[in-house]
Amino acid sequence: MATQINLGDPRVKRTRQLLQEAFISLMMEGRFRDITVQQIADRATVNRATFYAHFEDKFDLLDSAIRERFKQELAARMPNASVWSKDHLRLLVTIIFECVAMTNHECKPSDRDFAPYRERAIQEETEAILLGWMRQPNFPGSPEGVTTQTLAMVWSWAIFGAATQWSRSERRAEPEELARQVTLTLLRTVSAL
Amino acid sequence: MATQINLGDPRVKRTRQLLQEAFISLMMEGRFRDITVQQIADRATVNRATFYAHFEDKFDLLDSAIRERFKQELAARMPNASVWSKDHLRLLVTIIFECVAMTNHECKPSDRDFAPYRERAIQEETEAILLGWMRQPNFPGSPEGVTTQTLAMVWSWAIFGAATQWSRSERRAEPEELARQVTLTLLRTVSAL
DNA sequence: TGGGTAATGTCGGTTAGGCGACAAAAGTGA
DNA sequence: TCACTTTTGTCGCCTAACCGACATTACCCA
Repeated sequence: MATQINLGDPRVKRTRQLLQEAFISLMMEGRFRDITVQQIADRATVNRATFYAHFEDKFDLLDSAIRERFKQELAARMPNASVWSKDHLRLLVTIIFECVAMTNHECKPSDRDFAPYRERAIQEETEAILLGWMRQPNFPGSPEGVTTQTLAMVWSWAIFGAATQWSRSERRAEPEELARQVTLTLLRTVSAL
Repeated sequence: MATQINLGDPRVKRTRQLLQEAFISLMMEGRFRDITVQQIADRATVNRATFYAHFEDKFDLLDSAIRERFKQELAARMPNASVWSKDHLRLLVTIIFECVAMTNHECKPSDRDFAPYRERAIQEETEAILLGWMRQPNFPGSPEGVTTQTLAMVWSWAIFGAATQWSRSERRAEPEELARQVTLTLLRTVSAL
């Protein structure tokens, strides 16, 4: 990340996407800790130095790749994501469960202590989406003395945390069922319609 | 094709491949004559000017894309293509039939008179492969007074021409059957084992 | 037929990517 | 522990890709 880079430049978009795809592809085959920057660059048909022009290290790329994949999944399965509804909330929770589970695949043995919470990118994205929903007029009112920002933060962490914990458990239930329960729980924090 | 370009440069390889893939993808959807350079460049995430740095026009790209796809098909289905055998010849003929038929798909109404023989790229590749086979010791001898070069030329055109004509016919037989017959015919031009 | 529109090629100036080399850090094994 | 190897970041020079603009050519339909 030496010099500033113009994210609008088509070359930049393409390079970042190639790196993300290469990384995901490698994650399918092996463990995160075994993947080298050289491998990622090779598969992306990009020079290793170029990698460092876009990402701090492979952890940084992990963040970015997860966030991007989450966005894509969201765009594909929730076309009008900006509109609030209970069904949308449940679908959002389901998607998060699935995405977190996917990235935890073969990545469980806590890479270097801090890695486990790297998927926090998803939490940040979720918070932004929730904020958009909560600003809409038909959204139920927050509890007295609780700001929209706070509520979004609480919800996003609740969902993300549940997803993380669930993904680490051995025998896990279907994501849809757990998503339903989590959604019901969240809705109880706001005034009934 | 303004300045000469280094084919070894990874950026060049990638760009050319992106353009070829974009082109094939567009060919799946519509007719050749309706495809614009701008469309190809857009789908390849490449600038239109960059297109012209690599190819004369879309006909040039067509040549290159066909040649490349043919090579790939060959590499995938005939691992040791450099070794001569009757079975290899029959397989080669079959692949040519399929490739020519594929590129003629939705391209029949002879685009601008000369387009029909643009697939000649395949003929050129075929000739090179045949030459390699004919130089091997276990290849049957050419007829008296006929050079290897000539034989390779005759064979390659025979195969390619048959494939072209066959691909234009309405009700066509299975490629395997016709390939068998063409192969048998070709083999009669050389002295029996 | 003629005029508007779209596609085609081409040209300099700018920016990102490729490359080789380097030191530093991390991993490996005797 | 200490060499040896691999991987990691970083730097400067060069090349290819991007961009906007332009003249040219093809196309369409009034």
